[in-house]
Amino acid sequence: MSASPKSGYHHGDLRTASLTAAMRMLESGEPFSLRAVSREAGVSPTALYRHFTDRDALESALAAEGLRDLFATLTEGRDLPTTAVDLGDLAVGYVDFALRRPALFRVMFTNACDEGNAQRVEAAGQIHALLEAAMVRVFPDGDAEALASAGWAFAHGMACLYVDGKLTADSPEEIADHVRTALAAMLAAQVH
Amino acid sequence: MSASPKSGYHHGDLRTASLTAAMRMLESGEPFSLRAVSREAGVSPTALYRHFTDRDALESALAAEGLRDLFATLTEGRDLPTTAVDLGDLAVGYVDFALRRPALFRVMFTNACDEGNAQRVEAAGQIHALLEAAMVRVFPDGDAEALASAGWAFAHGMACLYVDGKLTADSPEEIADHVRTALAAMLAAQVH
DNA sequence: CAGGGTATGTTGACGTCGTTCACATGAGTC
DNA sequence: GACTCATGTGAACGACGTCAACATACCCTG
Repeated sequence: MSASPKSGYHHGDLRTASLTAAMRMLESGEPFSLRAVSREAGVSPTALYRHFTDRDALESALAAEGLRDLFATLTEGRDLPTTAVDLGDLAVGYVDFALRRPALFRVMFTNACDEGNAQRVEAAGQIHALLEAAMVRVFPDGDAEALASAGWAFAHGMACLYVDGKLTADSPEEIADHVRTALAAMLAAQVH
Repeated sequence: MSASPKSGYHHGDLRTASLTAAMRMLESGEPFSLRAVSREAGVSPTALYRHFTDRDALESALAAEGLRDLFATLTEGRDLPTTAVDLGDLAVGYVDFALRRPALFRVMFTNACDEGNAQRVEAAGQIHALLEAAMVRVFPDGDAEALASAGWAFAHGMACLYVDGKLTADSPEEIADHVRTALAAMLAAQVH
């Protein structure tokens, strides 16, 4: 369990080394593969199977870490939203995260949710819970669950459409503006 | 240019045969690969390169077809929305499409938009335009572009979250209900 | 109707990938 | 000091995307 590669044979902490390497590759846009991760960890390809049953298991672990990161990004240095403007900031934070780490974002959301990874399911649940708590504060009279889902869908949809190039803009500021404007327009829409 | 495989050598219309085969595999949940498509078309793997420069090019063509299909699903047998309830139907239609053809939906949206495929870009643009026209009718006083983006983001986010298992429900009806409820809650939310 | 050019399809090969199986190593325990 | 079990290695398999060289047959021109 020591963390140093003394012998050259046993790595020391291959599991976290794999995750670190994989995360780095995901964030630097390099193509991601089990073998590439093993190469970067200085280890044979099959060594990873001692720590992850599958490629999917590795991805699941990365996804869980990413979801926790996203949650942290949305909460750190920020109080729970109390106004619609705060909600806009939250959505912008969400979209920003996706655009800053698109490959990770895809891993977090794009493959069918593996129920086997409890940490991952819980991390996703925390995000929904955060949204719900926010909505309760901003709209105390509304249906909290419905509002939380709607808010998540809005932010997530914006993130996906921008990450996948279905919506485009020239600068991050323009994107942030667009997100805020769109949310405000929807909240202000008057049904007649 | 004949469409029948007379000789056994030249296929006749391999391009559309490939697309048909690929679409079928995508919809029946089979793993999708160039080689599998060529097998199903009864042709050698490299034959496809006469009609698509790339695996990506094949996917782009499928995506374009899927986007046109989605557009058709959202317009056929349905007038342009005039009420918030109609908007709910539109969103439900969008999410339904994604859940009925998840693999196709992923191909349509999940890979970076290939600018090389003009048809694809245009098909995506049509969907945005449809949303915008709908929003103008339902909310004549609102910012049409912002509302269109917000609506698209909402529907797309819901679709992604359900397709990827981040939101779950027991039945399609429950999902439709949830989509409608969430949209209504957001539109009804009163900023104070 | 002959012949040649071109669109279309085939064969074989390369490098990469995920994964399995048999084996090697070495850290910690009696 | 020997045993054991977690951890790492190596060679191999089949599938994949793609390329280069070659084969076929449709179509147009003369």
